[in-house]
Amino acid sequence: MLRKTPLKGTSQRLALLKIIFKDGDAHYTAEDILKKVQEKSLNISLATIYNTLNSFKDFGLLRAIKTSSDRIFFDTNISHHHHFYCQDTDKLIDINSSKIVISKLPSLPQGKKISSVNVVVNLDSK
Amino acid sequence: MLRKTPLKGTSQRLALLKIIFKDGDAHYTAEDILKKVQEKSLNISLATIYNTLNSFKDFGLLRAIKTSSDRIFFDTNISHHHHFYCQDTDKLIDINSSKIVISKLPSLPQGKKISSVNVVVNLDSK
DNA sequence: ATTTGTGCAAATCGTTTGCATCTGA
DNA sequence: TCAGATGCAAACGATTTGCACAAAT
Repeated sequence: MLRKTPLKGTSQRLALLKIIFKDGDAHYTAEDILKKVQEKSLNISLATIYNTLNSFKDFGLLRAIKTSSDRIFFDTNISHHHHFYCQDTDKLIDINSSKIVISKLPSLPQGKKISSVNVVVNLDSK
Repeated sequence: MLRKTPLKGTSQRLALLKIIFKDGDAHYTAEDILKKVQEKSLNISLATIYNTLNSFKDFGLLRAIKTSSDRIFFDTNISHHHHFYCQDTDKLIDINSSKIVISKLPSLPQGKKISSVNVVVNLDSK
C-alpha cells in the first residue's frame, strides 16, 4: 500500500497499516488506534498516529469524516458513500451511495464547483 | 425572543441577540460575534459568547452546523435546510430543503430512529 | 438568607507543529 | 557527510468548565 505513496516504510507506519486495514471497512479515531497500539504493547505516540492518519488521508489511503462528534473519524472505505452517525454510541455506519439518491440539486454559486457531497443521517435510540 | 426560553434578559444576552438577529438569515462563528462585539466597543468575553450561542441553540433560537471547517457555525435559520460550504472562503450558504430531494433511504439499524439528516455540499473555486 | 442563575478566567482536549534525531545515499 | 524524512514533546486554538459573584425569592 505504501508503494502507492511517496511515504517510506518505517516500522511505525507498517504497524499502523496492519492495525488500520486488518478488519476491512472500519472507522477509527486517533484514540481508537492508540488503544490498539497499546494493546499490542507497541510504543507509538498519539502525535505520530495523527500524522500518519493524515498522511494516509493525503495520499488517498483513508478518508476523513466529520460529524457532530468532536472527533475526526478516519474511514478505510475511500469509495463514495454516506454515513449513519449514532449519537448515543458515537459510532459511524456506512451507507452505500446507491442507497441514497439525491434527485435534485440547486444551482451552484458563480465560479464554484462541487468538491464533494456529504450526507450524515444522525440517529438516536428509539 | 428570550421569553420563549427560561433565560433571563441580561445586558450581555440582549446585546448578543441584537447582533445575531440583526441581518436575517446568517451563519456566525463565535469569533465572528466577538468581532462585532468589539466593533461596538462592548465588553463581552469569548467564553460568554460561546455559552450564549450554546444556550440559544439549546432553546431552539439557533442551530449549530458542523462542516469540514474547524469552527462551529451557528445558523439563525432554524427551519430544516441544507448547506453549501465554500472551502476556500470558509462560508456557508443555505440550500432550501425543497432544493434537495433524497428519494431513497436505507433501512435503519435496529432500535434507532432518525434524529436529523444533514447534507453539506462542499464547493471549491472552479 | 438561601437558592438559582450568570459571566468569564482558567482549564481542557483534540489536533498540529517545530525541531532534534535518524536514515539512506 | 549531509540532505531529506521522521517521530514526538510541546504548543496551539477552539470550546468548556469551575467558581466567584449577582439576582431573585
